[in-house]
Amino acid sequence: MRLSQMFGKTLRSEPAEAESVSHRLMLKAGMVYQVSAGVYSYMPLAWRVLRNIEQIIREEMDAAGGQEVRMPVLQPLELWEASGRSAAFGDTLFKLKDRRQRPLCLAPTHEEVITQMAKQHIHSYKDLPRLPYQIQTKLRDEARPRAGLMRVREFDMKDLYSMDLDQAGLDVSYDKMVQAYKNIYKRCGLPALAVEADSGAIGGKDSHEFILIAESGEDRVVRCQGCGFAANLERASGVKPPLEKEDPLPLEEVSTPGIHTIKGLADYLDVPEAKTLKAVFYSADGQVVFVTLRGDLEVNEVKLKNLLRAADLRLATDEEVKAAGLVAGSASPIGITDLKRVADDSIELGSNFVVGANKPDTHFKNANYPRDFRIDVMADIAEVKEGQGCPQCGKPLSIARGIEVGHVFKLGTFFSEVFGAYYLDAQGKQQPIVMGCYGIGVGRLMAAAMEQNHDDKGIIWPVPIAPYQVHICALSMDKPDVQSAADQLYSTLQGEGLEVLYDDRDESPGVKFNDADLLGMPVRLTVSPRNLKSGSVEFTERVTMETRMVPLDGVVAEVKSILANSN
RNA sequence: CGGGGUGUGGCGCAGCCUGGUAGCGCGCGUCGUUCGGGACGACGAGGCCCCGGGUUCGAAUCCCGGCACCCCGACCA
Repeated sequence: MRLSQMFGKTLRSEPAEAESVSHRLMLKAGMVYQVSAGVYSYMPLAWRVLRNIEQIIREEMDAAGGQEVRMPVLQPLELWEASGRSAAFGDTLFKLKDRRQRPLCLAPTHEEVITQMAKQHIHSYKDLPRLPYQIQTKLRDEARPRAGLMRVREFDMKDLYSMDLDQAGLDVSYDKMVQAYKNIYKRCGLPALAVEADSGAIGGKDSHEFILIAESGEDRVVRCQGCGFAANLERASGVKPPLEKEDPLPLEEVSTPGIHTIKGLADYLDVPEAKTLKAVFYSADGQVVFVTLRGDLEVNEVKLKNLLRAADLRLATDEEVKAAGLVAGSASPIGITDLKRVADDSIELGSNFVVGANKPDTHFKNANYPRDFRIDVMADIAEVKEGQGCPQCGKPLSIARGIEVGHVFKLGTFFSEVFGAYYLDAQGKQQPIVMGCYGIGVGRLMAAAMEQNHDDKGIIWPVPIAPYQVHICALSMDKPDVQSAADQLYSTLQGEGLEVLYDDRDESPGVKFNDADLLGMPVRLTVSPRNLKSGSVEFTERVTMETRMVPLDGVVAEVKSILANSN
């Protein structure tokens, strides 16, 4: 591609719009055009990268036994009502009506349809396993699109759906996919980490996310340096620091005027925060729930939501709290009987706690469970804190932000049972197909690759996904010898099957170098009067920015060897 | 959905408070000089000032109402 002919150009000034690195680089490089919040057009450079990533994914899926299919974006809403996911997705599902007023939706993913396809085409144990997959556009009306391509409303995604005889078969498919994903990330230059993930309301037993550790990430990951344990904060557990067990003392009422926070309470009574119990009120599907846990810990809402099997969980409003007869700031489980009471197991890791007295400006000292109060459900519902012990080896845990670049689930038989996708086993008995699903966002992968591979000058494309492998910088294009040498080099490299971006513009060297740095092709070849005097071109690797002179007749071999080694 | 912010040539911004013919830098076009890290000069093109209403002799500017986009949070298979 001659740069002088390319649709799209780079910007000199920093786009004000963009915050995250990948978003800024994409805009500055002229790779994307934003049509609306979370909706983008891809210019040629971005599209080439996306196609490269797609191809890598396709190759790995095929190698793992996948078979590519295509499914509709436009789907009848009733399909989603049948699975219950119209409600589960809520406003995230784009809904519309056709001319006959029939309700339709734009598919955010495709389990419903693929399961129906399975019902139609899989009848016997001999028809299993099957691993159909799709790479296509999905639509989600995200509450808040953000960070360029990181979270968008229209995006290309690969989803593979595994269909197996039984749990053991699912385990095999799952492991295959995990391996395929690792291959994909490696080829895209992404050191992604497999972490245990929350499987959501419908998910089955196992679920893993692949996370790229990055400051700009939306997710938080808990990691153990000792044994390698890693999990999404949403589902991670840590060893909560125990307190010394004391003999229970008698409950004692104390006046705490104007004290409404755990910190204030701990300071006022001169006890550690861990020696208090806090109360938090939630509304779970409209019901107020009383939640208590040790004062030094916070509620993990995902764990709580899963525990309560709630579709909708949020903090209760002041009105709801008041209506339930609770005294915010001085609440405790003592004497609460008409609400569902949930406690974190940390309330057993200690004794003689300070708790609210359920009347204003008053607390109790020396509260002990179960002597002084009852609860309905006790479980681990606390958020892991940095430094807590690893649940597997006890070493301290650390927390980092990360970008979710893939998610795999063992779905089980939820969808096959909803849609009646059964097969007959060897005994002639009807069995539900056991399913899994495995998603990876193509655009997010590109953005993640940029977050991971850049410097202050621009993008550093990993070789396998780079839009072009070679960037020819021709300085002084008006000099006939430069032009003919560069033209020649361009066609020679192309003749060798290499993808080449040729900066043939009449621009100053500074402009060309800066654009080359920004656009980030792995290999740069600088053709200039100076270099040509010695019959050479200057060879620069974008990753290291190391340069060396290479004779014209040795360029092809040099380029090929560098690209081969970087793969 | 809560909180904050911004809408003025392609990009980055000033002007608004205190109403009076819309400005700067970059980019873009032509010509000339330049040519190894975002060159220089001359001339030039390009703007429904987000939209609608109101106030006023007169609105980018003041008032009211919308909309869009960005950021934080909520949300997120």
